Amino acid sequence: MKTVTIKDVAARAGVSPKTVSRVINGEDHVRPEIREAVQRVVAELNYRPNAFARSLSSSRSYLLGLFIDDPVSGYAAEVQHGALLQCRERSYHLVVEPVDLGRSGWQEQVRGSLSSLRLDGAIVVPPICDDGELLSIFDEAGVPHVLIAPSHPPEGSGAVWMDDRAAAREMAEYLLSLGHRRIAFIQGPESHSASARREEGFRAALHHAGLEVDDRAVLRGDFSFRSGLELGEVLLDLPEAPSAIFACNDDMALGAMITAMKRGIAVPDALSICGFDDVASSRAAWPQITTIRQPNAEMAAAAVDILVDPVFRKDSAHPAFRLMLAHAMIVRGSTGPA
Amino acid sequence: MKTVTIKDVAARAGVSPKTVSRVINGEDHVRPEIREAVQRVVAELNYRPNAFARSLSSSRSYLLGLFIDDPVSGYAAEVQHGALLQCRERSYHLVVEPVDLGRSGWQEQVRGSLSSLRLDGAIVVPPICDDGELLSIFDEAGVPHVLIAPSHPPEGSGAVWMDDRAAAREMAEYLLSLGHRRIAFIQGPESHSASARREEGFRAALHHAGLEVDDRAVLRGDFSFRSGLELGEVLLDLPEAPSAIFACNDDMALGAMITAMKRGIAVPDALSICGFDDVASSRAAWPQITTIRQPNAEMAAAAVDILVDPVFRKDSAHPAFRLMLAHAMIVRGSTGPA
DNA sequence: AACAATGTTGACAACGTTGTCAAGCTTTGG
DNA sequence: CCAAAGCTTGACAACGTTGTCAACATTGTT
Repeated sequence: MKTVTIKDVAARAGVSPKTVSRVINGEDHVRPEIREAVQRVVAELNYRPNAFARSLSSSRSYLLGLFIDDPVSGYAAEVQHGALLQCRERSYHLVVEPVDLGRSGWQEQVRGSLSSLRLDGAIVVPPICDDGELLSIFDEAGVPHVLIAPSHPPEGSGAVWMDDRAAAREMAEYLLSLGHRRIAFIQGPESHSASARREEGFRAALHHAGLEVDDRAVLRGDFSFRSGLELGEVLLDLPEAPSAIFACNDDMALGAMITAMKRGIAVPDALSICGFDDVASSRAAWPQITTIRQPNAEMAAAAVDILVDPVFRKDSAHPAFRLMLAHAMIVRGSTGPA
Repeated sequence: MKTVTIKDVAARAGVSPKTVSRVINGEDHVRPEIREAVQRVVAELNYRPNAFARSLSSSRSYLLGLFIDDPVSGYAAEVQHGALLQCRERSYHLVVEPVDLGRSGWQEQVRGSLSSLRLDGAIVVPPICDDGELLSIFDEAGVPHVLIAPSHPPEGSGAVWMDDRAAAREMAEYLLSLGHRRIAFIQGPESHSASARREEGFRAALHHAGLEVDDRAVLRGDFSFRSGLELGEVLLDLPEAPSAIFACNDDMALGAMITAMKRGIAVPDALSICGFDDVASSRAAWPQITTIRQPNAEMAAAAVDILVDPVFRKDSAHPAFRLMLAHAMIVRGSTGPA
């Protein structure tokens, strides 16, 4: 089965290959009737442009890279899915590149993919989007890149994020509106800049309501289920036990909830629990966890849109390429009146 | 920063581009001293072959496709990771292609990626690896493909799988060795061929031990956490409640365990629970779930190896390209003596 | 009606690599 | 020592597309 090339289409349509090229790429300067004729032939022959020839000639690869430190996480899966669908929409393809900053030689790996695949752009997720060395490799290679939820997007990088502070504040205000006054908080790891912003939002809400934050009820976790279990114990042993626990992510919220259940403390009747992230297991648990949904897939899709935008390639510092997306609070069974 | 091409290397090393090409591709017929000289220049100039030019010329893409129905699942993540690392090892790249059999037009999607990207091979995961129409598209396009855990691998497809039957039997025998005699079983959905094999293994073990399987204690779930919750209720309401529950996957095992906990039934003291898959949350739960680890990443890596093997491209029906990998039983806290 | 501006088209040469093939070397065997 | 066989090397032409540019056709302006 010989493959159909642009020449076959051109011959059959009675035009030059260049004209066919113009039609395929939606360029101007083609008479409507010719355009239609060509499109008809394309459909008839079931022609598909060879991506490699196209890339070689145009020096655009139609390939975007997704740089990710832990490709097995649920977070990675969501981001990847969002990016994938949007790439498909834009006739791009996505190549996933794991980057292990802990392993020597990762720099060469990254440079290799950039120069051999000639990526048209890169999407970089936390926490590696905050690594200066990685970003400078992109700069050197002249590869446009968009960071997802970075702590401080440098000049020249696009960025997409959500307002962690506002989201956390919203959640805290919701707990307050339910009548909770003793609210414990489980922090995320210090390296994770978003979790600091979440704590800010939490504190702002309490402060605005005229409440003091009891620092014995603010504990640092590491995002793991296990740390939620353990810190839950500590919180429930407090002299004045909290009536609500706000954890910086769902895994820790889940852990705290299991601890409560082990002790026979009913959720949400005797204790409200809420998390952050809306991971799959927060829906699988019982009761389901009240949480904040991060628009992970949407952020990835937005990143793709920015990268394929021709304007971005000229002027990557333009403020239009700093985009904040809306989160959503999802009230489920794990929270109730105090 | 002009990009370095093969000509630059050739000029600097005082040889022809073709010779450089030979060195890069590890071909024969190059004198050792010249080979070394070229390699030195490659390193000096930091030269990387342009993947597109290479593909265009050689009509090999150095690209493998991973065809997957639900790219957001934890399963997908594991498979993808395994494939990714192995691709990197073999200097291939991986393109992930979601296939939604429920959506019309998916055929065109698939044909599109095949003919436009000229994939060198495809890895197909369950359940879509059992779809005849999909496989025939690969055949038409002449794209070699390897199926992961198919129900019946057709001629001409490579296949990698594990022995679900033996694994389930092993698990059942372990429960028997703990003294359990009333063992309930939660089946997976009928469409999932592996879960039927698991049930076979379960029944074989009981039969071999001279025990009857009580069919009231064999219930069909749908792999969801929710169905584990519900079927757990049913099983624990049985006149003679089981002392162990063997679920066809971890999510359902988790559900059953939560049900038991809600009723104040201690796991594993009063009830043993085990699952299948070793998903992340089976480790996160408390107690952790005894389960069977599927070598998902390893199967994917093996699939990559098969696809890049030049022999496979000639004779895809060769029995060497049917590969069974070993599973592992992982005993954790959710099982104990009857 | 003449001329300029604008729109449409195709010839041709890239893009960077590898396949083919033939030429010039070596080695081997008698 | 010579012929045959094998090894090493490079010239050249693909691979399938798009960028450039010049030619030609049409439209608009005066």
